[in-house]
Amino acid sequence: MTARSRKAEGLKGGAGEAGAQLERLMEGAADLVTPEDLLQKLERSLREGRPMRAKLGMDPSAPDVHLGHTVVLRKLRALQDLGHEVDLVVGDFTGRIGDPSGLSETRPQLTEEEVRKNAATYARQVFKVLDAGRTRLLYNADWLGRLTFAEVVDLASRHTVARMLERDDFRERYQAGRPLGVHEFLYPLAQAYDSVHLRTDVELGGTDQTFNLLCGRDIMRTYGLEPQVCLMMPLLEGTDGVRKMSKSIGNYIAVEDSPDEMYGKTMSIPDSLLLKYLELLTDVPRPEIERLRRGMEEGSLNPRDAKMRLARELVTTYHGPDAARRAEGAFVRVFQARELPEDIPVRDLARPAMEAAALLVALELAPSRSEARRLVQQGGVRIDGARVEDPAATVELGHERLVQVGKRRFVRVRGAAG
RNA sequence: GGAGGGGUACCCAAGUGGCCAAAGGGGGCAGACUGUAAAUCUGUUGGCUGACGCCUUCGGAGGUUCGAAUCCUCCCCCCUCCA
Repeated sequence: MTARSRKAEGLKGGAGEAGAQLERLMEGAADLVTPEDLLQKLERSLREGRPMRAKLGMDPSAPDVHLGHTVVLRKLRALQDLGHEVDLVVGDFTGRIGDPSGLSETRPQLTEEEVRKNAATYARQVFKVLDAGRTRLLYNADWLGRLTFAEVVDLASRHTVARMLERDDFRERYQAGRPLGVHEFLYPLAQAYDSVHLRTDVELGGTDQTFNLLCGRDIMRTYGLEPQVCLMMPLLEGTDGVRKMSKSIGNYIAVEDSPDEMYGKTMSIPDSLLLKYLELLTDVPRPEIERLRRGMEEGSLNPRDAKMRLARELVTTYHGPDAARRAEGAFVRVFQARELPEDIPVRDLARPAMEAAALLVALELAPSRSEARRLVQQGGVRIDGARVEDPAATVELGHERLVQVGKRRFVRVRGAAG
């Protein structure tokens, strides 16, 4: 336990309602700068009956909200449940600069129309978690776009290059000799200016945003404002169990994934991630998570069953209990009992017969004939349950055939008669 | 402006005239096993071909050579040091 969090333990204890709120907000958080400041803001909020303003920035370029995002969103929801309000800032302006965090690449510049469209898509997904009645949806181009060059220079003068290079990502790239654009320095400053403009009380983000959030704190001070509190949430590893969940890597579970997909992807996370997912993504109470942990340690609980519980919770949250039950049934049927799923897509082909390899390509079960041939040679292809041995075998399509690739891709195909 | 280093397949990275469709790792896919699409192990991973083989690919465009990812010329991009 760090000195800071030890001190926070003390703060939580004796401060009544504000202390209780502080405790609730720190649950699961990776870091909080600083607990003292937050407690003070909470006390004042309660005293004056005025909600705090919490801020979250959103990148407008990738409109799929995934479970990694919901770690922070759920914390914002907790703030709302405690009576506070949320400013959701669509980074339509900062998005054009390009966030250098992590695996950065130059982001495509979006048109006004695309930004609004993406934001609407975002809103639809985000409000599965957030309380729309306590949320403002804002676009930072509305104020950043109006700054004059002189004002931008003034903003930039409030921070030094040395301090910019304190940021791990910048320093590492600089030292490793990888490109580092001057404009990238403006990203944290722009995000900080959002906080100045909105008089933000608390800014949330993943731990990868630590530098940006703290930068906001510093910059607010230089404008003579009360500095924001920074609440960092842990990053959630994706389904590969190693890298942070991200759309571009493809290791993500989206809140709009179908129930079957969401359930299946959840079952594919490594066992080692199970408890973290339960903690950060569900409302399963702490003591129960603790019980599950002990059960698995003692061997009395199969991790698979705990994971099924997690999958059920997640699907229930985003699709409801009926969908969760159906998804679980489908999963058990296909992967545990090795039976067929209920809904198998049907494709019609205007051919009476086809070579196996060509058939797989026609059904989009393989991207090329070479790949199709490999699949067959590796024993990954079944037709009507029987393994196909020869890629060149002829498949009669006079009656409906069931084509299976691997364990989980099924297509029923109907050809032309005769 | 000067000097030097670098751009290789989905990603990282080796390769400096033929044995290179290109080592190794990651990721993906498939198989075995299982407790799940976990873990582990095995195979596979440019396209066309039954196969021999052929075609396209190593920042871009030309050139040398029987033969080029490898050599030469020009161009584009990145980095370092100096100014």
